[in-house]
Amino acid sequence: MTTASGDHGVAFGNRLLDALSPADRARLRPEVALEDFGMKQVLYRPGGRIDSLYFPVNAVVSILTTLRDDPAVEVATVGNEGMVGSHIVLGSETMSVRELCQVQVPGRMWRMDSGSFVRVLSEADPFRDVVQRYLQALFAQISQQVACNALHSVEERCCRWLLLTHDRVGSDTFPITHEFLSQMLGVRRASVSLAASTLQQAGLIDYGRGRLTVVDRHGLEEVACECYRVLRDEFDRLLGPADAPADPPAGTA
Amino acid sequence: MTTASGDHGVAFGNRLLDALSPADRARLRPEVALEDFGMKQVLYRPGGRIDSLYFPVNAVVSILTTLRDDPAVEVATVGNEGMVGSHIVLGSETMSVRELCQVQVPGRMWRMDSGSFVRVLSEADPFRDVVQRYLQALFAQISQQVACNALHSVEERCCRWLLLTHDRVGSDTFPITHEFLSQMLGVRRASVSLAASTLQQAGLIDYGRGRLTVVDRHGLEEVACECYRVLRDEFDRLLGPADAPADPPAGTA
DNA sequence: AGGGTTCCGTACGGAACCGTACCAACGGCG
DNA sequence: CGCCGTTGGTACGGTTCCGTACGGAACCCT
Repeated sequence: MTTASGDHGVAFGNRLLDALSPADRARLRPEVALEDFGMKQVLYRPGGRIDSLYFPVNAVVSILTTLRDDPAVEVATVGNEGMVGSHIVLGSETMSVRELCQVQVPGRMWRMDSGSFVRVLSEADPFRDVVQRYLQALFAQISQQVACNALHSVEERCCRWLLLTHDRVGSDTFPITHEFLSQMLGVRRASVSLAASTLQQAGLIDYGRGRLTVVDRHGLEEVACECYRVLRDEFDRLLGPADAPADPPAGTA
Repeated sequence: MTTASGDHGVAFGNRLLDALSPADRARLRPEVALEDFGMKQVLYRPGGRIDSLYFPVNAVVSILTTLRDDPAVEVATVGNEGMVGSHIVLGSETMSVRELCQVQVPGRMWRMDSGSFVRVLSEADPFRDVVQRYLQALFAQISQQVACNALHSVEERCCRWLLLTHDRVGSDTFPITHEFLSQMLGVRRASVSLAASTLQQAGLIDYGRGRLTVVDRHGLEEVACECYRVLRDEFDRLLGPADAPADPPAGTA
């Protein structure tokens, strides 16, 4: 479930970039550089400048909302299906005053200078199209998160989170602590420990000391709330199925 | 409540449109029509086409996420500070599969054909600028809602909702039932009744049979979570300060 | 006026989750 | 090898909120 090969060797391993034609990808290639990112690395601070954009390959990034008294809560996650730094698309050079972007699962991302990004965006319509479709998907993700946090249990939300992350890291095992996950979900660490323990006893996951392994993916989907599938379907609709980049869906004239 | 400053008779009473220069507003005028909208009127169905966009004057619109089993939950509200139908800006002609737009407080809105909107957007840079800034604000609103639903009490969220609505309707009294508000917040009707009862006994609001009056605005702000002020500040930052819509001391009841 | 509908107050048991706290196990490091 | 920070298991009382339910009061329509 890693890269979408079958493409002529120039695939980026990022669904957004790989949705472009080979020719467009070739044009984009000199503008980006593959880099490694460590856990909890902060990409943008609240209100900070957006100097670079990032297209994850196997890293996962959280968009967080910071609050006065509580730790920050996750608003959306970005992985190999999208990009980090979308505010640039809306013409802003800075983050919102309360928003933060942080690496949550370490890995590789393509880095692109924001100046280059703006230039390419204005020159290449296909690129603008796919970026705008991704913004719609991001919108949908955050919207779903609103309802999910209001209505669904901690255990359901844990499953949703694990599944979305699993889709994005390209590996069954990835580093994550209960403490960190509890902050993402806006709940107690103990609540996550309890849910995780239940999932482990059910044979769905395995974990210990900051490393988690997805054992029974299908089982996780059974326990997760509907939000996971809704989001996956919406991403597939807007960016094409995970494995086949090819044809952009209808919706642009 | 419309912009009273030296703008002659061409102000729209919508902060987004009124952020344009008088000349730009004059050019926009023939493209829009002022219409009345009733409570609970559906503007777009999930996955439905976006034929028109709406710029509220004193109406308030909810963007909702629909779920399988539960009633829809409010993702964001749109009033005289913005517009409804933002997906058009991202190049989509339809809503997301799970999203719905519904009038929540009846009133007037400027309607604009989506074809005209796209044309004007491509012609006039100032218009595109202000629309993109509004999209950032909408983004910030939904993000804040994620954290709010995860961390704050029903009473705090009620206050936040009432304050945001109060800012937008230009009147201290507006129609709203406990049942409706409970669905927006994703909680029981009884929970809203309890919170509302507390607020009434504290002398902050007054209500009955679907009509609510804000009595002590400052008191409401005290009880509300920080989310209200965060959102108001973000809107002011992106769209410019509001022209004192909701602060006239001792209005009519 | 009468009947139906909408809107709201309230109640009760139970579930979920919180705040806090303490402790054990593991692993990195000197 | 022993120390110590990190990670996770668990417990307990308290609170919030849920699901459900009943009834009364205000409004609407005929």
